[in-house]
Amino acid sequence: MQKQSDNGTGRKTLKLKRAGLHERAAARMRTMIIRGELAPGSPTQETRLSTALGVSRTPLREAMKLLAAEGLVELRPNRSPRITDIETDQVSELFEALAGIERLAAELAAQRATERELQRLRLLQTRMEAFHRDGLLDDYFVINGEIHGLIVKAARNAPLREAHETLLARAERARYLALGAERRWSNSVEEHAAILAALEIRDSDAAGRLLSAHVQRTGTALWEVLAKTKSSGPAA
Amino acid sequence: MQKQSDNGTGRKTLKLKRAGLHERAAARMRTMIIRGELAPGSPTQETRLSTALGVSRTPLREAMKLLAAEGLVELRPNRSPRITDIETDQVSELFEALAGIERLAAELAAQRATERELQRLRLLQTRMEAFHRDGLLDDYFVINGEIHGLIVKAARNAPLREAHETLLARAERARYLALGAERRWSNSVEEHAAILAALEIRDSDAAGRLLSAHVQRTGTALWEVLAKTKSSGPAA
DNA sequence: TTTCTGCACACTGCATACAATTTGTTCGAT
DNA sequence: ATCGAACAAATTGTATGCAGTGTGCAGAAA
Repeated sequence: MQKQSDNGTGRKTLKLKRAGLHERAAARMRTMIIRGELAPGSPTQETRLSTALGVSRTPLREAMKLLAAEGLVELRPNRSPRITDIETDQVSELFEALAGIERLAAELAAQRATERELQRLRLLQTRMEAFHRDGLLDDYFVINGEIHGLIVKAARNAPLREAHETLLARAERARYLALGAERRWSNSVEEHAAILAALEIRDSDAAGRLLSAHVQRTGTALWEVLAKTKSSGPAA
Repeated sequence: MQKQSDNGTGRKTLKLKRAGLHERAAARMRTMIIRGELAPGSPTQETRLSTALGVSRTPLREAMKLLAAEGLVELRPNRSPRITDIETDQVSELFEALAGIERLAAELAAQRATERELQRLRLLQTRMEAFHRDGLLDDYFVINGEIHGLIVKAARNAPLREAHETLLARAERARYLALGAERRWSNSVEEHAAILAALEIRDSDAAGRLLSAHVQRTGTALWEVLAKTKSSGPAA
């Protein structure tokens, strides 16, 4: 998801081969946190992590600052940075905020999207529908993310885009927790189609409303799954 | 503005006396950048700044990461971090995004604000009107910021609040550039009154629309001032 | 005189060493 | 036996030193 787009901070880092050691460390940790490989609340010692990642403490600390800004870790004075744990109510807040941002993005995109971008959106929509028919979860997810990202990009608003990226990192994390729980594929695909239609006729209001509702629904769906898994079993 | 609220990253740092050296450095630089004491585009050398602030390079570098996440500086590989310069079009983008965020905040606040918060909003409104009558610019600004902050806080959404803080730091900077240029005091006060009224009757839509428009207008007003000062004189 | 190439300097990036603060433990007192 | 205080071990915060990389200047060739 961030391998070719950017590093989550809003700055483009297409080739992260020569991207500074701390950025690579941050990227590694980001994916590790999102994938749940680092347990929430685990006392991440600097020395341990630095040796594990093969870097020194200095770049690791800098990477921590990055991740802290994204809300993935929480640093306290003279204490090990804690991996931010996913509270179910925070998830609902997160998607609520995300919905607001994407609403504005859709409204702006409806006015500013180029024909080329609309064309690409149509292509992505077709592909997503294909993946949906074939039941390919991962590919569906990738396309879905691309669509949302493209809409935000089409809004032509850098600060909005950065805010979106930041929140998205956290949302992606929650989404990973509830992996395979997206039972509302069909609904989601239909909603995307409606959004695309609104964008094509340049209807700002409709596009914003539809996308906002779409994100909200995704959030509540995730929330339900998380609430269930939390009550039934802590999932090993 | 951040002396008792927070450090701009969304995390509360009420007493910054014992807040880690890099955070203090970041706070210092933040205010310096906002106040324009550090020229945009100036090549901020690490050694020079570190000696100037009386700290070592390590915490300074960490502070830079913080500021970079807030969009106040822009770091390139193996190059001095550049102070982000304020492009007029970026200002319009900034307030556009800010308007979107505050719109959602107002909508949520209309539903969730406690009586206590509404009461405080009324108090602040009265005070602001008083300052407006007496022509006290600085006090007006402080109250104005408090009102907007309180509305966002009343939305009860942490991620939204953080995003708001981040964008606000940059906006505050632009606002400082156009200092004393707020000729639309009267309008602004009236708009605030209308927003408060909408919140009191719990009208989400109206509150959101009004606040969004209010922020947008502030942005365009600033944009006009900046465009003028940029064309006439580069301001020393 | 102009341009291209090579060298030297300066600055950033990283690692390591040192200082300060916190935490766990043990000993003593009540 | 339990609570408290002081000490010790560990861990974070900070400083400095070293290496890699980019920049600017100077000199030589066209």
